[in-house]
Amino acid sequence: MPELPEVETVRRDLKKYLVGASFQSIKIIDFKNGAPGATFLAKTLKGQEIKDLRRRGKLLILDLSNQNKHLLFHLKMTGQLIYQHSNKLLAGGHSLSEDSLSAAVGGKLPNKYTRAIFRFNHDGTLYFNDLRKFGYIKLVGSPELKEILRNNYGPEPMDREFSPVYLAKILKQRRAPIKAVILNQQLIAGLGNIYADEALFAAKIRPDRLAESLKNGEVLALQGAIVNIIKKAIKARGTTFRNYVDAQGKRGGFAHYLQVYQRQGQLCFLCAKPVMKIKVAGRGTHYCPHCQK
DNA sequence: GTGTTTGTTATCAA
DNA sequence: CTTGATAACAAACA
Repeated sequence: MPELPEVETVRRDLKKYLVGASFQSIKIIDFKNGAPGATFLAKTLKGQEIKDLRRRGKLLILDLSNQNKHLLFHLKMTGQLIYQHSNKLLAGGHSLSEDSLSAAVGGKLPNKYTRAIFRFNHDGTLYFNDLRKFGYIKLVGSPELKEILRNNYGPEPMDREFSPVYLAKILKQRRAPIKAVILNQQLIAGLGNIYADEALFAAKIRPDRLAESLKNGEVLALQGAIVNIIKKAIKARGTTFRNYVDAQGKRGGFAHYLQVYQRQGQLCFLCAKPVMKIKVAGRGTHYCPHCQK
């Protein structure tokens, strides 16, 4: 599941390959959600240079040389953006091992899940794969982008604005489960199911506690835990549980550090009691009943 | 066939 | 207006 650390990893990778590159051709293969007309997209993008790549929450933003235009990518659950240069997947200068390739759904590119192919003037190709077709590609003008960012995204965990005071403020008098609150992108941008569960474990807070019930010390612990987990996960290049791979088709390394996510029935690393799984906010939720109060 | 997987939005209720 | 709960979407897998 691409959450903030996964999208950030892809952004950093693609930035190395794509800044300064110009679109040469665009092929839209099979889209259900929000893909602009293939002809229109191809016509608008052709010849446009990529000036910069940004990220807000889980949204990837490509700034184009037409200062008014931005190309947005959302990977949702199973989206992948994989970059290939001269028929070789780039992996820090080396070609990919079999093991890395196996993580790219279907192996070779393009594959049956490839929904769009972007070719660039410098002989590079960007593949947008999406098994479940939740993801989208969207071309927007600057005013529309500003509106999208303003309306849908709270502070990033790494921002100064995401302080214990801010967290306390948004939790106050909220009767939703704490997990639902930290998953809400309008309140905190970037957390998804994996890092929400992991942050709550690190802060020793049960995911089904009502937000308003958190004590000051718990709010402080949770704020710190969220920042920590996100930083660590970016360093590890994200978590590959199912479909996520980076821009080179390689798996993320954070699965190794998971304490509760998908560990139901296994023993807690801290207290050696079994990790439980329940449903909170409509999502599979993993926690340790002994360590989390 | 059944249940489960999750990021986001739509819809409805209070 | 805000808040919260739930279903819906999509495709694959056990």
